[in-house]
Amino acid sequence: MSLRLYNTLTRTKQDFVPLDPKNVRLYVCGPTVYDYAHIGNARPVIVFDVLYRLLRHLYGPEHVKYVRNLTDVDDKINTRALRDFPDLPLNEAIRRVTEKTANQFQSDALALGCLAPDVEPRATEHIDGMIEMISTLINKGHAYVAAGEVLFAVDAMADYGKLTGRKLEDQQAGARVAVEAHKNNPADFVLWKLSSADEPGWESPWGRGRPGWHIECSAMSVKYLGEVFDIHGGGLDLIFPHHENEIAQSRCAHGTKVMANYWMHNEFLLVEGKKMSKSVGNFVTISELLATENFGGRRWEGEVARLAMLMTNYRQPIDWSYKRLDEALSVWIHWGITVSDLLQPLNQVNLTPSVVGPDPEVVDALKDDLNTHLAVQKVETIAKQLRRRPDLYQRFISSLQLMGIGLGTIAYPKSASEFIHVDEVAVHNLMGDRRLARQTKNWKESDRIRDELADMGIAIKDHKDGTTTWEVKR
RNA sequence: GGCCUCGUGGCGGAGUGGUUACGCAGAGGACUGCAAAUCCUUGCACCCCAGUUCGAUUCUGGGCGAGGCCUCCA
Repeated sequence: MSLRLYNTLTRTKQDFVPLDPKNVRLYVCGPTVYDYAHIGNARPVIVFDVLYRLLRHLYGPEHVKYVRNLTDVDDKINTRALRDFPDLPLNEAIRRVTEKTANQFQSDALALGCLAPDVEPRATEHIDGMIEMISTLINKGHAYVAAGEVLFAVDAMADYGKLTGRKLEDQQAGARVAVEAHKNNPADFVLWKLSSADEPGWESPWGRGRPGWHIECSAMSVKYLGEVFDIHGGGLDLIFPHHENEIAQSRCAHGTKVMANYWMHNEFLLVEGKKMSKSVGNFVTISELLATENFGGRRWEGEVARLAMLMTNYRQPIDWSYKRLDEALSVWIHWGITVSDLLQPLNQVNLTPSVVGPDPEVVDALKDDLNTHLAVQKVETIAKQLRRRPDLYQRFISSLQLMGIGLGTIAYPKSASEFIHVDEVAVHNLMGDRRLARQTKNWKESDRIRDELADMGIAIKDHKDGTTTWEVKR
């Protein structure tokens, strides 16, 4: 079975054929670093991390290149810098904002089990490439200078709007596009704009200014992936105008028929049926979710948040709720308990794997346009067999790894007990007392001790052979 | 107004032109001193209306409903 991906360009699932199997190239639009990322922003990060892992599995880790940019020049950043650091010079204030936010984003991504991309380029380090590209566009007649801006001329491109499937004349009908006198066509977009003294700027043939949003990704993708590459990903809302304009810039600058062969877009996270967004204010940040008890009254492990995300196909909206997280948590705990039982020295089971590598059915599910939900269920099937087939342990763990799902501390009761400061001596004494009570069939006392242990956060199991084990209650 | 996506049982969520996954929750049972864990069994669905068809949840058309984009946005 070959890898199949839904391509926004054709609106169909297609077999994935890389340009070069020895160099499979993926570009994903990263965050604009002006504020903490919310859990909705995490969806593409997780989804494309799964794709990255899958491609590495299929083509070999050394044959896949994943680029995810950081947009660190943007008017929102300037605004934030002026608000948060009014006393600092602008450049310094901006640096503080972007550095802090970028670091937070990277640690959030890590906590959610994502591998670092091969390259994480910053826009501010690629201004030269953007200027060069804009010059090319002007020289080729695809861009013009007007009122201190360099604008892309959509009329000079025959098939502008191909990705969106919309015609220029259609969207002008009832659109809220401000008609600006200096634009040849209202849909023309900014490649470069002049900066005032209190705005960040770089010297260019058109004066001191800063790049438009879209040119950043065109310049960075060509530098690291070439004029044409395999997959370009991002959120659904980037299709228009961002990706449409990226395509326009890159194709016109390089004279190519396509920019990327496959365009993939993830759906949104919803809150009460509506898109989670900063402007509406119905969002929860990743760090809030993982480090505070503000959502659902508890801290959520990154692994659980990731699992909750992967329970739904990336092209379906997800209603982000406490209930969903709770469901992911119970599945995750179930796996963890199964594994920790398996690893207990008491069990003495033979863990010698008869099979290594991920389960073929899990791989197949992922190869079908990242059917992560089905993949999770296949893993669940293995988890069920695990008690009878401990030799599947390696396959189970590999399958989870392919999706980037770790079992955290849950599979290792010892570290968990350290975490909640279990008084192991007291537990042992109580277990001994209870054993005596049970031997004399003093059930009342036995149950009382069980309750006492439960109050300490300890759950116990009586086994058929007369032994009793305990673990930290989750 | 234009464009796009979606509508499956209490919830989550696959899939299919005919025999209707699966998980969670629910019910019943086995095991257990009682529990827990585990195992077994089980109820519950394909938005509406036409059409194509021997037969549609699955295809076509229409309707209704939901969401997104057209402006910064994952």
